[in-house]
Amino acid sequence: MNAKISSVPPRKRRKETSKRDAEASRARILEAAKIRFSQNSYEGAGIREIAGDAGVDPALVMRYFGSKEGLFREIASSAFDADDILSGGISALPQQAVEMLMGTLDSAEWRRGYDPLRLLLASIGSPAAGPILSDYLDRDFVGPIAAAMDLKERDERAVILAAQILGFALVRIALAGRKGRRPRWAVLQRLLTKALDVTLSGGSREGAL
Amino acid sequence: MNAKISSVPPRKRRKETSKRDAEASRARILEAAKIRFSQNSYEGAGIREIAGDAGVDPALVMRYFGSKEGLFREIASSAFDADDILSGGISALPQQAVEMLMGTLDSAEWRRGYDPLRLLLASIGSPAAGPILSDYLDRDFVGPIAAAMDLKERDERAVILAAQILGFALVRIALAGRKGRRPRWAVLQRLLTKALDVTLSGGSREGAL
DNA sequence: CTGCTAAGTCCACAACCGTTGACTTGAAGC
DNA sequence: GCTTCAAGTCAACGGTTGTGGACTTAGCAG
Repeated sequence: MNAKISSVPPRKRRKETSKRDAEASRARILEAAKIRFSQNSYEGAGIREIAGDAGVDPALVMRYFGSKEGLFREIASSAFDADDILSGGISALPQQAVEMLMGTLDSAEWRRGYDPLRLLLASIGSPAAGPILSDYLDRDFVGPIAAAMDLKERDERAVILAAQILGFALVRIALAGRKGRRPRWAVLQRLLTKALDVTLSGGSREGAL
Repeated sequence: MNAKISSVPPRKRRKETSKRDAEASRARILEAAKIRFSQNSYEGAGIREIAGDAGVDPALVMRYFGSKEGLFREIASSAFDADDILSGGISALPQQAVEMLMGTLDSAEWRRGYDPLRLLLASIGSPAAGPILSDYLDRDFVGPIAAAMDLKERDERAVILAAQILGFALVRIALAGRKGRRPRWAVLQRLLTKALDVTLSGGSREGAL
């Protein structure tokens, strides 16, 4: 195969040349695509647009990701992570979910224009991207939530929890530019936490049901 | 017989000729567009497709609705109707909302392929259609719900209620074609009703808070 | 230096998009 | 009959889309 054993790491030829760096270009394309897809939806975002943002040629996008769908699939595969709201245990899910929903607004990614929840909502209706998103949503979000519970009716509770979290992300987007006075976030936070709490633990022992 | 005052209604010249009926053509276009927009999203649905379904020429669509956006706006303006879940009074909202969410599955419109909630979710991320949908959602759904309440924090409660209802519609669509076993609808119905109930009346007097 | 390979660019194809203006057709008024 | 006007069709425009192949260029091995 090769000369002897000297070329054990043959894949670290150059790294900080900052020009002609395939890995860096790939990352820049991904970053630009995240923003465009989440803000303009799958069909609304174009390859040329994304390539322009990343500062590369559109053909390079095809080279690295095969197709527009391949590019989207790669982004979708890392968009959902239930660990964000499950790291504190299942009982802390309501507070962690609300914090995640509110906290993303201050994250660096959000300010750069990317929001994983918005990525889902923007393209869930697309015939091409919808099924992909459904898959990862089921595998990486609803599934782990259900698995983390030990109550009965786990699957159904996980579905309703996801509905509440995603629904809030939806109305936050839909009502972002409304004309009337905005609702108070602190109140929204309290109401949503309580609703999640009921879905998570209602019907057990201490519930009124 | 009639030569003088007979022509009082000059705008009912022909009606049941079934050919060359502008009103009927307009209605067929609207019906076809509802289905295409709700299933393929705003950008995913094409004028030619819609016109083909309606059995008319694409140019006729432009004649009647001015533009694709005009056609979509007309559909969106009648998509949301809070009366569906408010007709029984504010206290009956949870049950009526859940019935509406479940009942649409048996409606004739649903079987024909049209779902107002899906119309919203499919195109909320579109730069062109999103703002239109946000407007009508605010005016015809969230607004009336808030107006029907006499509790404090009406606006915020209405937002959370809408989030839960729309979120459920979202996961219903997203998880429609999942591989694993489907959640039991009766359980989902009970959990969602309870969550809506808490959002609607929690924090008043009888709540645990 | 000369090769060699990966990284990147250029150009164009074929399909589709929304939209428009000129044209045709059918029904009603005289 | 002829005229008139709305209803509807036809063909095409300019633009954009995703994608593929040919080409060029930069960096490293020999």
